[in-house]
Amino acid sequence: MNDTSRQPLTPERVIQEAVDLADSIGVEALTIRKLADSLGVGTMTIYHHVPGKEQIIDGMVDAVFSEIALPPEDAPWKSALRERCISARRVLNRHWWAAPLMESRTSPGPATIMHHDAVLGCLRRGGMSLEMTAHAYAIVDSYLYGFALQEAHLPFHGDEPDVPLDQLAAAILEVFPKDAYPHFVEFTVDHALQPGYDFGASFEFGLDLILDGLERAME
Amino acid sequence: MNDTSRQPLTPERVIQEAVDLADSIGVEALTIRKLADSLGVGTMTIYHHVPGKEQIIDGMVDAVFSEIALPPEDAPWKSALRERCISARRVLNRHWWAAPLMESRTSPGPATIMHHDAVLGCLRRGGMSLEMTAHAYAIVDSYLYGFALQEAHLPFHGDEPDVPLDQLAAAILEVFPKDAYPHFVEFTVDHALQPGYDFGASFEFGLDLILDGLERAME
DNA sequence: AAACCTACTCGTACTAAGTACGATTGTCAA
DNA sequence: TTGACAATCGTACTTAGTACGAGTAGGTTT
Repeated sequence: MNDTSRQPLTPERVIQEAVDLADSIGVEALTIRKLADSLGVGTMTIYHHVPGKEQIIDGMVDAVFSEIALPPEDAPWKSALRERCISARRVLNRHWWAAPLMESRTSPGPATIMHHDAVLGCLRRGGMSLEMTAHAYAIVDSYLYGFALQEAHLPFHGDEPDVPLDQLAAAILEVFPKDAYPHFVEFTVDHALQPGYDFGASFEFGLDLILDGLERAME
Repeated sequence: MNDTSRQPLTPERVIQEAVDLADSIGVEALTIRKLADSLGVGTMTIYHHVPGKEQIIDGMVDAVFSEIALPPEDAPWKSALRERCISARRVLNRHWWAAPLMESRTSPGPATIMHHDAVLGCLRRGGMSLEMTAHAYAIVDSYLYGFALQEAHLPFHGDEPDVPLDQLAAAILEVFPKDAYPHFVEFTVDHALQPGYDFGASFEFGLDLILDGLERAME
């Protein structure tokens, strides 16, 4: 299963393999047995390196945080924050299972705290009051996680749709009659299922809208 | 457990009880056995009215959607959408377990589609192009679900903190040294743990910021 | 009235998953 | 050589979803 099976297991290798496995099958489907198989060890071996599944999840979330670029300290707050948000979206797309977990863990790891510290520092250095910082952070991260949450459940992930678009459109018209849900059908058939539609295109549009709004609110 | 035990079970009563139960213990902890107990019936009786747990969850999500006020058709898009968002937040606070599920179900129920149709109609009637509608809906709902997601995991839910604030502050200072995470500690101790701090206050601030930004983008 | 049907109920049991427990093994220091 | 300890894993217990089939009560047909 894993070519590094010979060197001894470590908590880090367990977490890393768990992240990789979740990337392909999701956290829901992640079981200790599958994880042990992937690592080429017996099921219970896992428990010698981590206390339990909850702690594995904690570690996975912290690993995801560690992949997100921190806002560069030497840039103005707006462009620095923008950069970290774009990085965060990329990371959350790669680890599509992570978005609902990022804010829900009660025992944050070091990378998580480091990340929050860096973002807060970025805003404070930018001249925001504590109150404004609270607003900005809450708003930006709500947007970020909410967007990632929606992207994680899009019907198609890569470039190619799983099902031909016109076929999907026909199926929708069948289940949801046009006269009962006119706007839903219009939007879906005439826009969202047209070739070239890209949900993700809204991300930077919305991000800039929010950052501009925050800047304006500071004056 | 339930005073309506005598009348026959229906899919609706199963779903409703599931929602109520999730409100108190969360979806994670919701099991078919507990649900059956709450309804005062044997475990397997549930399966005569719904096909399985997944369909119960589908029904629960649709029930939550049905509680959200639709944007009033006679109001301008901005205030109509604002009203719908504020209603949605209230509903998602009540059903704090729902936020991660709202966008993730693959078989939406009638209330869900109806809801989407109404919101899309609101934006279209407000004069937005299909493309702008897509942006607006993606951005507003990202914000909404992201905010609800964060609120769902706040350390204290009601008016009273579970633990005295100064005690919490002391604990944080102990675990996260001020010199390692200066901004995090400053923010937490000097602002978030001060009496009167209200995370939810950011919601309408951010909502208006986004709605204003969308309005500006339409010109 | 007797026979039957059918909707509803639920006891039993199978499977999958987290994990406690204890046995086994390999390595290294005294 | 001999403990001692760390790492491994087989076995088994618990909890959860749910398949299966056996009641049971009320109404319907002959």
